[in-house]
Amino acid sequence: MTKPHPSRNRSRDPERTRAAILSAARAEFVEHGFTGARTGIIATKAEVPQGLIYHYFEGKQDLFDAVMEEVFAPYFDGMMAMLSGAQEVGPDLLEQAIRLYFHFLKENPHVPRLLAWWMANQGWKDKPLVHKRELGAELEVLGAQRIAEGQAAGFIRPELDPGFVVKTFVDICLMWHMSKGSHLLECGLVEGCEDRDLEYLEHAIEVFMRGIATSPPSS
Amino acid sequence: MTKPHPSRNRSRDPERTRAAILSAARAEFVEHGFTGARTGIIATKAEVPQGLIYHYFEGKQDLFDAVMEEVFAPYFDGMMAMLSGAQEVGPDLLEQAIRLYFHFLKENPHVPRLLAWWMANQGWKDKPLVHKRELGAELEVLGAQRIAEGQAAGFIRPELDPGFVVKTFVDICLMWHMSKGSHLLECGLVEGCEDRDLEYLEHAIEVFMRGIATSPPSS
Amino acid sequence: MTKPHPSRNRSRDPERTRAAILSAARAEFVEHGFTGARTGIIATKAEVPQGLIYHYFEGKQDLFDAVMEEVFAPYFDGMMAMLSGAQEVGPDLLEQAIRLYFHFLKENPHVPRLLAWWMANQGWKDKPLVHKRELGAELEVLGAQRIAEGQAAGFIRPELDPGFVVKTFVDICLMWHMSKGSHLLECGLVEGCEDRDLEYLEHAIEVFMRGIATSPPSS
Amino acid sequence: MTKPHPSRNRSRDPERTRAAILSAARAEFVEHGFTGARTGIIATKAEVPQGLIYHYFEGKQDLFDAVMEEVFAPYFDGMMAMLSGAQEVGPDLLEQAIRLYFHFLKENPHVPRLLAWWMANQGWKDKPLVHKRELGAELEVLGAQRIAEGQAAGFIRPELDPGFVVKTFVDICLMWHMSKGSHLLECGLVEGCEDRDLEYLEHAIEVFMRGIATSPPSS
DNA sequence: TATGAATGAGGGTTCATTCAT
DNA sequence: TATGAATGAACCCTCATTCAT
Repeated sequence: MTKPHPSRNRSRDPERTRAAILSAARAEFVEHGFTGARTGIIATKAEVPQGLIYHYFEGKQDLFDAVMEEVFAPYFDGMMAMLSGAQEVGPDLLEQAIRLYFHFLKENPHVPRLLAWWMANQGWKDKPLVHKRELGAELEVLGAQRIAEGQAAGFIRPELDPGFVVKTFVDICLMWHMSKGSHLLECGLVEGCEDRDLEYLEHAIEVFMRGIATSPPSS
Repeated sequence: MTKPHPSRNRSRDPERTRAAILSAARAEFVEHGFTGARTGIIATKAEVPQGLIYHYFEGKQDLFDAVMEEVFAPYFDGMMAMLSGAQEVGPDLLEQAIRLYFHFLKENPHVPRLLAWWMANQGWKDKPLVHKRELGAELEVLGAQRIAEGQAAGFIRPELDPGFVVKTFVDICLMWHMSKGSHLLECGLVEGCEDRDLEYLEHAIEVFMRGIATSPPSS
Repeated sequence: MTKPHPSRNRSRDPERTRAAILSAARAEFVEHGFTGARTGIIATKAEVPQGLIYHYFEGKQDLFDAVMEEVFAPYFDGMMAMLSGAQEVGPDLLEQAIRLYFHFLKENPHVPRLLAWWMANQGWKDKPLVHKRELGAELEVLGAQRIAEGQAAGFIRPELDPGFVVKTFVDICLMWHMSKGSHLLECGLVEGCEDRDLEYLEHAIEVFMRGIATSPPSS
Repeated sequence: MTKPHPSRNRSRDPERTRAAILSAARAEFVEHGFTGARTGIIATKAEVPQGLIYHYFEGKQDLFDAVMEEVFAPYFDGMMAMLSGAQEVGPDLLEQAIRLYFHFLKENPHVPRLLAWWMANQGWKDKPLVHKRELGAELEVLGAQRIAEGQAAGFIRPELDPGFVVKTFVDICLMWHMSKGSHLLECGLVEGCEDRDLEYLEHAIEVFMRGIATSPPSS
């Protein structure tokens, strides 16, 4: 009566399988957030049976955490490298940082998307964005430090709160990418040409750098 | 069939009931977003039987739309009034607009919360934020107009794209309130004192106004 | 706080109201059967508030019974009148009865429709079709009697069971109208011309009368 | 989330499970029709959790379709085989067909029951009775053809519409079994002895064959 | 490791019916 | 009588998760 094993495993490559699940999960979480994501759909997208997810991850939450980890590790690492790697602190460093950040978001669209979900869902309140490391805080400290150095060097007006400066520039870049596609304010969607991104970047740098500089650039 | 039941508190005040449901729904949507919100919990919070929700609203989606309408109507109305009401265009108008907007968000915390969910959920893509009116677009046009007037009057550097200027200032205010409570960047949470809000507002105005001004204020 | 009676009754004509409900109910039961019918829709169709139904009827079941009564009373009455009214029993009486029955069904399409629902739903098993009277049985007895008279008079073959004869002719007529519109066997739907009904009637009479006659009509 | 539960009898026999669901569904649909059937009761009868139904079927409708398919496939197949299989066309072929059909309905009581529901529910109007095949139409064509052959051979009166002849004989058999148990006309229920079925069959054949024959049998 | 059947707690929604006004 | 808000038990279906194979 008992049927002999009718099916065999296809890929038999744990590494690949895990990656497939993770990738499918990322897409699903990006699109629907944690609550809206369906493990069944993730399995389908990853072309694995539903149950297999639970061999690689402890559950939906764990899978989500893994996705966040995978997505934000390079984000934080890159930021750290960038901020800590520059030798000479000048106006250029900050400008470069902004550009780098902006382009990173542009090229990794899941980052702003997942951040948007993260921010919306205040349920996580006390959970750090990335599980293992407390890079968020570190990053900010480092960024603020660099700003402070800029202030000491006379490029940046000393009365500004370094933390605020960092937040302002991060927020402007982030918001541009997070609000893409939502009809919140239509700005930038009008023409539909991709260069709007870069145009906005230039605008933001213009305004922002001038806003924090000690003296207006002769430009 | 389905012999009904002994009743308890037939309150008999439709106006009140509807408001209770709407209010409970707002809280639930704010906390969990559309997908995560549970009609059962809304009913419990509103102290009505679950079925009654469907007497007042066509379904979860309709309820959500009603909440959005209710929340954003004053938002758009206030913005419009403010922007269109000012006679003389000077640097003060813009500054006042920023302050007004910032305080509105501060005093109506569901607005940034719901906006955060809205932005995260790109599924709505082609749905205007508020059902009946297309105020979002109107607002931006009006704001941009005012900026252009400022440029014509010589207060604002003419090479800036008015739409971008509006977006920058909106985003800075919005992001501050949206990111409250999420451990994204810890900025502003450190002390926990409420004045951080106002401090940041002053900072933002400082930087932003200087960034867009034609000549640096003598400060 | 308590609102003064904001609405007045419109029609204030109990007779009319009852009739409206009954009529709407009939349409709804015809279309969806007892289980599928919705009291809410009946109320809407009748343009009365939901609750009003319960002033006129005890509930859905009672309403259904009332509809059945109203629909089948003329059915049974007419049959009785026809069968009992004829004086002379000849082949014509039976043929006329068939014609009458067939046309009655044709002109009162809810009858076959409700009968179809009734037959499908064996849950009623022990409930007579019409509440108050036991006309079904009476009718058959009377019909069978007339057949027996016909047998005695030599028009109808004596070896036939009179009850069967009645049933056969009733069933043929009934089935024609009950199966209208269902793609069971497409017969009769082909041309779509209404005369198919009458053509079939002639066919049925032809076959049936010949089938029960003692000697084939010279035709 | 939703930590699952201790399990009991994981039976692990998909074939069997599917069959159990289908069988329970058939019983439920027979008894209450599509609208009146409850998936919960089906699950209970089949001794499976309610959710499992949706592993095998897409929904109630799909389940219903599967039941119809399963029930009517043999019906149509048998009819086709019978009608197409006979070599010599004589009066016997038709008589045999009637007997076969009648006995099929007698031994497969769900067929008339489901047909009754189907006929009652005109909502399906444009849906063929059985999903995949259009056998209904084919069947009638074939049946009509056979009748026409009988007319050509001189057994059946040529002025009769073959389609009508088929319908008449199908309807008589069907109606007998469909009306069983409903107190429409009490005929045949009086004695309660099972032979009434066969008695009626003989009656029907007698009347019907005589009614369509070219010349009355010498009997 | 892989597979997909099995599990049962809700999820949103409907509905007949009651009742205050 | 008339009105429509109120009630709560189902109903169909979904879903994260477990487990036999």
